[in-house]
Order: sequence, then structure tokens, then C-alpha cells
Amino acid sequence: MASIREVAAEAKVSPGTVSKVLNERGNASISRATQARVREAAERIGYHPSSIARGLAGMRMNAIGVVMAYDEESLTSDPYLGPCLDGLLSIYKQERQKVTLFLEQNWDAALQNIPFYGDGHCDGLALIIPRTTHPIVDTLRSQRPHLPFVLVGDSREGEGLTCIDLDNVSAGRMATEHLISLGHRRIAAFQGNADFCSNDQRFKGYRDALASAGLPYDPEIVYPGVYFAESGVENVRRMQKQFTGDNRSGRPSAIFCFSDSIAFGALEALRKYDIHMPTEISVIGIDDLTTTAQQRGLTTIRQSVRSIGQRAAIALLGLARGEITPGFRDLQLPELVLRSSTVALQQ
Amino acid sequence: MASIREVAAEAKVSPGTVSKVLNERGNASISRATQARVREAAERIGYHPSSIARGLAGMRMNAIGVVMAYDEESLTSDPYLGPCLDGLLSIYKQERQKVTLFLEQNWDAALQNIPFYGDGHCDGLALIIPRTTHPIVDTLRSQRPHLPFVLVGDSREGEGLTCIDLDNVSAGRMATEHLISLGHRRIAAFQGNADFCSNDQRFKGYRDALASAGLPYDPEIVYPGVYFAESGVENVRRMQKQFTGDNRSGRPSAIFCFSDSIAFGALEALRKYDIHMPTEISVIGIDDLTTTAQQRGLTTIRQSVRSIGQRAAIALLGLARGEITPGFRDLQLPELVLRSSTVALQQ
DNA sequence: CTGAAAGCGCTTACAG
DNA sequence: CTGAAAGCGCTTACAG
Repeated sequence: MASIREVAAEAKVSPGTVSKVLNERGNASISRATQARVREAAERIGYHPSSIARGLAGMRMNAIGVVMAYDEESLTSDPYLGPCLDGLLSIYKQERQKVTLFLEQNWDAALQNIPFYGDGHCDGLALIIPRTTHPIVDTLRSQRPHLPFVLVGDSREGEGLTCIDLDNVSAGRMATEHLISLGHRRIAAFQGNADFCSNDQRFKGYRDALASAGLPYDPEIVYPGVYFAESGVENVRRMQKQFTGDNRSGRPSAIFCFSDSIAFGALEALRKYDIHMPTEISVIGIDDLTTTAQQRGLTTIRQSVRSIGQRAAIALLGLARGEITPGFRDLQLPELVLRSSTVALQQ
Repeated sequence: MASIREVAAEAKVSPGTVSKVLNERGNASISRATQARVREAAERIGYHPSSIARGLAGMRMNAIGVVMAYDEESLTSDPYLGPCLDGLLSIYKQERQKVTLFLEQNWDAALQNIPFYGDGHCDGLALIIPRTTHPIVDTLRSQRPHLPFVLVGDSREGEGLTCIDLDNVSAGRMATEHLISLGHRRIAAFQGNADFCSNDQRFKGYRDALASAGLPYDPEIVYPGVYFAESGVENVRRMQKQFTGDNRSGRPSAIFCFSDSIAFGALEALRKYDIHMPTEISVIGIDDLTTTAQQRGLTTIRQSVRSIGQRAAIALLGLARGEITPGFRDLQLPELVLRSSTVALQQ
């Protein structure tokens, strides 16, 4: 790699002048002739500036970092991380930004590694689904000097937090309202991980919808869990045990699963217990994991994770360039996808 | 971020001394007392060195670049790129290296961007399946100063090229020998993209196997194509047209598809033409795209792309650290996976 | 309109 | 055993 000094020598100017010309800094104050000479010399030598030298001199690196915590062996096949990363990458590719991946085993490891994120490599950070229970976001926020960052798949409230996510409250409300509109009055909630921001928000949407419809909220039919199929299986079993014999009549006529995965587990378990879906019980999910959801006829609330990734990339770019201010929120509107797993309450 | 100067001030030594202690350079020549004082000061201040400053001073960046060209909209779902990236990432994660993704639309764009790869960000590069027809590898090789790089999914011959790949010649030979062992004597070859190194190699394996068995090589039943299902469909059609009427008897009794995707296309087309598989024609692929190959009962030659990614990561790390020398080759042994799409030649 | 100088935060011979 | 100095390749006030 030729250095700026060689260009300077070649063009018979000082390195400072080369820098100004190539960065279009002193634009007006440099003679056309010199500019031409510099550009031509740079071209001839095949000069390309050292990004780390520019970075050290205080310029932008044109690189952003993506922080993900996952303990699974596969990143690319994760139903959230995969599409989300695809979305981010599609934008950075197009904007010709470098992307540095910070792959962490978990958020504790990420917390330990914050110094590496801020060591000069990157202009900003995208955190994919940090957990609300985890201090990483607060630590990052109080970091000096401040490294711009956006939260992806997380839309907690918080001073100066930039968030890109599904509008989870609306999604929870929409799912619940759909069931209510079909005449259901006892609607179970199969929750996801308690440490995900989305879980609280979807739950809030659920309660809001019940309240608006004047329906009672019954904590007995709210089932904590995780965002995986096993949790759907487990909670159907729990519900089945709970509403047996005399209690049989109290059994919910619909289940709002906080994710499609949970719903798939629930469908499987319902089949095992010979509870007919949808005549005996309706099921709705959130996500629209398209292929599978379509195959199984799951009514669900769609979110486009890929597009969330894209919007996050755009927001982070804006943040790093100072074009948008921290605190910007971009929540994707949910969309109801009607299939066959939800039907009107059978009298 | 505190700088090395603050640590120096805190420990009442010079910055140079701090550097030596923290990098364990002058280890022996620095008093235990000073070492302790420096470490303690660094700890107290929460010092973390600037990676770009170290890079500029000639140290390793602990970051490697991954170059991929893809025009599809999704990287993570690509059947080769996805698992390969997963494999690479799993190693870098464990080795605590940063990974910078260079996402290119195509290899021409990659060629243009070589200066960015070598601008100080990375210690080395992994190129995922560069095309043999493309000058990027030669350009990279003649670059000064030289940036270490490995070829992933490409094992062309070439002075000083470090390659990690499936042993494609063996794979081609194994597939063909399997068919020969079943009594087949007219074996069609459905090739992949001509600009992939693997295509030539698999083809070589095919011809080698025929030669070893004393079978004639017939260019009439070698079908150029691409590594996609459509190509399998298209080539069955071509073959069908070719061996109709009087020529009917010359039709191959087996097809060696250079990828599973091609094989899936071929199976589909055979069904359409009412050619019964496997009794009328046997089909073998390469890859073992497990779920689908299993569903369709495809006999195939397995390669573990994930493990190729992992080996590539390890090789690149070794190369960047100077522990292995350019020219190192690591070829994965193929493995025959028997299913129902190949049977003994029916008399 | 252009250049000399200082500085970004490190490391590494070289002196002492 | 430790420090002062030069250098990595840039940019940016500041002079002139």
C-alpha cells in the first residue's frame, strides 16, 4: 500500500494537501491545478488510505459492529438472528460499510467485551435482542466516550435508547382482539421468555385487549414459558391437568401463543391430548415463520424480521453520521395473517 | 477510553514501559514491582488499548475478513454460504477474533475492493468460493504487502495457495464408482457451473473412475449446467430428447449429478417424463443436503460444509500467525451415503 | 492557495 | 531495569 507521502512526493505537494484534496476538505481553497495533479498522482500510484490511520486521526471507520449472543451452534439458521442479520447485511452491503461481527456466548460475555467494541474498530453497534434483565444496555449507555448503538428486536422504554422492533404491544392486542372478535372469552396466554422485552409488551397488549372488551383478566390462564416449541407442549399439558373433571368447563377456548414456535408445540400437544383444533380450541401465534405456519394453517401475527434488520441498519448509519438523534424509535406495524387455526367460538 | 499515557502517569512509569508490561514483551527485563504497579494501574483505570493504534504500530488486529460474493437477497439461507459462515464463525468466536464481513455483489466488485481489504482492518482473508475464471485470486496473491488469505470451497492447484475444500476428485470418483459397482455402464454426468473449480475436479473423478473400470468415456452423455435444480430438470429433458425412438437403447441407466440440487431437479423431471427411478434410472448427487436428501431417498456423497468452514478458519488463523505456510491444503474426505435412488442395473 | 507542525495511541529499537 | 525518541499513516488547526 502506497502512503500519502508517496502521493505527495509524486504530486509535489505536502501530505496535508493531498489529504485535503482527497477528502474534499479545503475544496474551495485549493487550486484546480493542484487538485488535478494530486488526484492524478493518487490514481497513478494506486493510492488507498489506511483506514486505521484515518480512524486514529479521528475519522469515521465506515464499519459498524453487530453484537449477538447465541449459544446454539448455528447462527445462520436461527429463526430470528438469521433473517435479522440478512437484513442488516443487505443495507451495509449497499452502503459499502464494513460489518464486524461480535459473536458472544451470552450477554455476560458481551458485557465483558464492551472495551473491544469501543477500541476504535467501529463507528457504532447494533445489539440484537439484548435481555431486559441484563445490564449491558445501561453500561453501554454510560460509556465514555459514547459509542452510538441501536437495539434490534427490543423496544424497551428508556431515555435516549434507539430501538427498532415489532410493535409488540399492538401485536399482542391484535392477536387477542382477533380471538375476541370470534367470540372467545377465555383466552389463555402462552408466554415467551420473561427476560425478553417483547414478552412484557405482548402481554400488555393481551391485557389491554381484554380490558377494552370488558373481559375479566384471569391470571390462572397465563402460562409463563420460553419462545420455543417445547414450551407450547409443556403448557398445553399444564392446562390440560388444570382443567380436568369438574374444572373441565373452565378450559380456555383459545390460546394466544407469544410466538409461532410456541404455537407449533401447542398444536402438537393438542393433537396428542385429542383436543380438536380449531373446533375445541383456537390457536394464534406471532411471527409468521412462513413455510411452517402455512403448512400447519396457523393464524398468526406477522413480523418481518428481515425488514427490522434493514431499518435497524439504516437507523444506526444515521446515528453514526449524526443525522438522527438517540431516542429514535421505529416500530413495525404487525399484520394479522388469517389461516385455519382460529374459528368462531362453538356454542 | 483511557490511554496508555494515563496508565503510565498512574503507575509513574513511561508509556513504553506500560506497553512492554501489558504485552509481556520485555518480561524478564522489568522488575516485578514495576510490573505489578503497571498492571494494577491499568486495572484501576479500566485501561483497554486502542486496536487501531496498535494496528498502526504494526501489531496484529485480531480480526479477519470474510469475502463472499452473492447476488441473492439472503446470505444466511444459502445452502453453502450459510453453513460455511457458521463454521468459520464458530471458530473465531472461540478464538476471540473479530470477523469483518466483506459482502460483494459479485467477484468483479470484490476485485475493485481489494484495497479496502488490505487497508489495515484485517490480519487475513477467507474467500468463499472464488471462481477459477476470475482474476481475484491472482491479484490478491501478487498484492504488496501480502495479505494472507485462504480459499474456501476451492482447491485449485497453484503455487502458494492455501485451500480448504472437499476432495472433489475423490467425490466424483466415489460417486461414479458406486454406480459402476452396481453394474451401470452408461453413466450420464450432469455438471455444475463451469467456472467452479469443483466442477472440473468432480468431472475428473468421473473420468478417472470410468477409465479405471475400463468403461468408455462418451462426451454425448456429459451435460454442462449449473449447480441448481433447474439444471437437473433441463438436462433430463435434453437427455430424453436425445434418446428417443431408435436411440432409446443408448439412454444412460444412471445419472451422476454434480450436486444434490441438480439431483432434486432431475428426480422431479424423471417423474414428469414417467421414467421410473430407480428401476429405469439411478441417480446420485453430491452434498447431502440432509433434510431434503433424506426425504427423497437420494443416494449422495456427503460433504460437511460447516466443518470446511471451521478448518478454513483454523488454517487462516495459522497463516496470519505465521504458524503454517501458504500452500497448505486441507481436503475433506467424501463419504458415500446410501439411500434408495441407486440400485443395481436391471437386466 | 499551500505547507510545517502537532497529534491520534500505540510499539520498538536504542541509550543509559 | 527504565525512559526518551522516532515512527506507524493519517488529519487538522494554524501560519504565512
